[in-house]
Amino acid sequence: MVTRPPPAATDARKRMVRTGSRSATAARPRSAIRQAVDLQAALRERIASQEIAPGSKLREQALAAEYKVPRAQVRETLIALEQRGLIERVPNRGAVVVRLDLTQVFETYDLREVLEGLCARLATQNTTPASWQDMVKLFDGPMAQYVRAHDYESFIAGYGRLRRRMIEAAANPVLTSMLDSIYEKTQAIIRRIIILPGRAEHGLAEHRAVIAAMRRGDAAAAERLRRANMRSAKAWLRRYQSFVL
Amino acid sequence: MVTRPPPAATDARKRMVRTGSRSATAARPRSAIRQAVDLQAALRERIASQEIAPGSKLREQALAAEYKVPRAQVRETLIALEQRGLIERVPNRGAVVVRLDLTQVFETYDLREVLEGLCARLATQNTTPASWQDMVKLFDGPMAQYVRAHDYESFIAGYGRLRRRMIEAAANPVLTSMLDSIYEKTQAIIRRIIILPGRAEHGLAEHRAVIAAMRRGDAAAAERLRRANMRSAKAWLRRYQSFVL
DNA sequence: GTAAACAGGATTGTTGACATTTTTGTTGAC
DNA sequence: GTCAACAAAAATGTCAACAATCCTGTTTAC
Repeated sequence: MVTRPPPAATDARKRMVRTGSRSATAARPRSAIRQAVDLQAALRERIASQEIAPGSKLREQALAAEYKVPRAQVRETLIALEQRGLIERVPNRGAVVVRLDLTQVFETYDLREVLEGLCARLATQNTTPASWQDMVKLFDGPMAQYVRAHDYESFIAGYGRLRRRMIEAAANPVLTSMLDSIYEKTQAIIRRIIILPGRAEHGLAEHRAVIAAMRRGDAAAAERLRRANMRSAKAWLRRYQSFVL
Repeated sequence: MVTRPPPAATDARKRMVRTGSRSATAARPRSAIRQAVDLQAALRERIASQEIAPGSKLREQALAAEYKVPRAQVRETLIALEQRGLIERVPNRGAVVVRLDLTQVFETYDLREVLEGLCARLATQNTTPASWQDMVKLFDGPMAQYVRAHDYESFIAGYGRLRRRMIEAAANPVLTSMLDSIYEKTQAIIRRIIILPGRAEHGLAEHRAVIAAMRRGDAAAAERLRRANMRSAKAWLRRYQSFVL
């Protein structure tokens, strides 16, 4: 039924694993699995951006036709997305993009608080303080401009850069996966929070404090400040909840 | 391709969702999906307990024959387990139970620290202080006995009771899912840490401190103490790493 | 006029056969 | 005796047809 494990040293020459980011060089396998990975990434992107709205039904045949993949692959992708918590599948009724109610959004923010905090701490520990200098400049200059000009699109883009840099620096694959999964579900709400009265200004100040902590290599402070940032975002959401949801 | 979402009020009469815990009454659908859920639970259990050792290959046909389910269902289960991080699937080579190296174990402990800490905080906030009285008694009496008697099996069982109670009280589904996923991967290592010299005694004292904080309704202290507990477990692991792995 | 009953259509679930890839065991040359 | 090449077996990946279920619009009874 199951085979005993091999001598345990074999992992060294590990093959490209499915979930791993495929290297640009390994373009060989035309295998449909590659397409399945792409399909999953595409759907995650479209769901996160709300191009596919919460509550929408995902039809297997339609997706198969659109992406020109067999229905079985669509099925596998939907199973994966269900495990990620992005969709719900009900027997014989198909898959639906999850719709978060207010309670679930707050629950998610509790998780984001501790996970983003850990991410800030690890990022600080794994890098040199000097490597954050470009972020100091970005948030002192352009980002402050964006806030003053109410250019929220650019502000969000800059925030995304900081966030991705921190995740990359944290270098913890499981953490990365969890943060991505959460982010995909709440990206739409995050965008709506940023435009709340005074939120962008306040958020900018908090981000600068986090960056300053990383810039001086203070991992504990970076974690604490990042957590405070998440809590304050949650407070803004609570105050304006009737406008956001 | 995707349908627009319905008027959004329809969620009230939500059907039994696949991943949700099935109620005992709803025994109607003999549907194979029920079996698939059971199969996933069974495999998770067997992998966590290391009845199926890390590095083992999981063969679709063999599992299908053993559990008397079609191969397609085994396939779906394996996809779900891959998403959970319990197995790795390599194209054309099948599924293998993940083998954690030392680095990954430490990474996992960083995650456990913040997630179990959050769990302790939420559990404290969601319950009355008095509801933890039975845990106070359990850890003052029997658990102390188990440590003195080196009855590690009972000690682990008691720890599991506390842990499950806290997760249940936290009442955050996504947190629950993340903690379960981590626990399944590291259960074997947790068991090996507890028997390290002095670990059970030290752990017992830390658990009692966490429980005392919950018993007096101090959520912040509960989180801080639970995090300290995880860090100390990690320190023990670091000190004795050559014996554990 | 309302509501239950009933088809028709559409969608998901299931099954088995087939193609492709990897693995294993054997043979042969050096 | 070791290693390389080759062939057979086994496992995974792929696909299309069939079955079961659910939704929708219409009809019919009261």
